[in-house]
Amino acid sequence: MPTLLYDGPKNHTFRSRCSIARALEIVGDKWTLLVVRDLMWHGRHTFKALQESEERMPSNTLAERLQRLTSWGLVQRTLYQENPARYEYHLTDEGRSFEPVLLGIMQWGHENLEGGLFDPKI
Amino acid sequence: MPTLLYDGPKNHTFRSRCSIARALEIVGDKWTLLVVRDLMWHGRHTFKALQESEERMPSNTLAERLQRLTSWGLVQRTLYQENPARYEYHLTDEGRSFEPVLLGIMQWGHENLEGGLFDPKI
DNA sequence: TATGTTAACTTGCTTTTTGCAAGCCACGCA
DNA sequence: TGCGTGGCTTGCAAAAAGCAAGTTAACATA
Repeated sequence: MPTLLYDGPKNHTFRSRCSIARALEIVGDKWTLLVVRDLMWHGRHTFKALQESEERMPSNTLAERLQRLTSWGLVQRTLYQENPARYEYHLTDEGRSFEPVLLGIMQWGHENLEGGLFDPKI
Repeated sequence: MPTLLYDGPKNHTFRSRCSIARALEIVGDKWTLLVVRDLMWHGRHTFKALQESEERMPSNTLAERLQRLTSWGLVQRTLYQENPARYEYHLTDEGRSFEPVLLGIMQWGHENLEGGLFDPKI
């Protein structure tokens, strides 16, 4: 009886044909793109490292987001150590192809929101 | 006693210094960028026209999003007719500067989500 | 052998946000 | 006088977010 039963692309029906509307069904929330940011630029590849990001995402939300991103093929989860099992999360090519969008959002935020930082490394 | 009391940038405290995290506090949800899309490319400038978009945004959500976007200066609301009062919504320069991000998301969705359309006009 | 620690989640519960349907109001029109 | 229209608002149920605490398996230490 898993409680986290996000099923991803199988039997998902998009609400519209618009590519933007579709993309937002996957990444349209306050947290998902921060996970992508941390995987892309900040070297945070474990559950714990992601949890410790500045924004302090709740652990159940993080678990759900990682599962969603994985189910859509943007992230891959690999066992990097057995006994005890330890996992790493990495962007797939599909996930990495989100980089220009992230850069665009960062630039917009930097230009329009007071004091926002502009630096992928921060 | 207004129920919709979104207060916008005044006394808003961002959860982090990251420009991406900040931007997502404003546009990080499933609907806001669709409003921006409709204002940017689809010639939908009234409440009703926005309501009738393919994705069928609930009217209270639309009202809240328009108020949020307006309070942050991304959208301007103007009375284009008195008796009865009729309003138009238009992007400001700040709102229009979101175009590259929208194009990026559209392209990503088009390339990665089955059958998504790639055309600002659609 | 018992005790503690760590990573990676999971659970329970409260609060907030969404979503849906219906309602409201001012006016213009027939 | 009733009907239609635009621009919302309201009420309520359902879903998602957020918080704190708990769980599990495997070392590490004493």
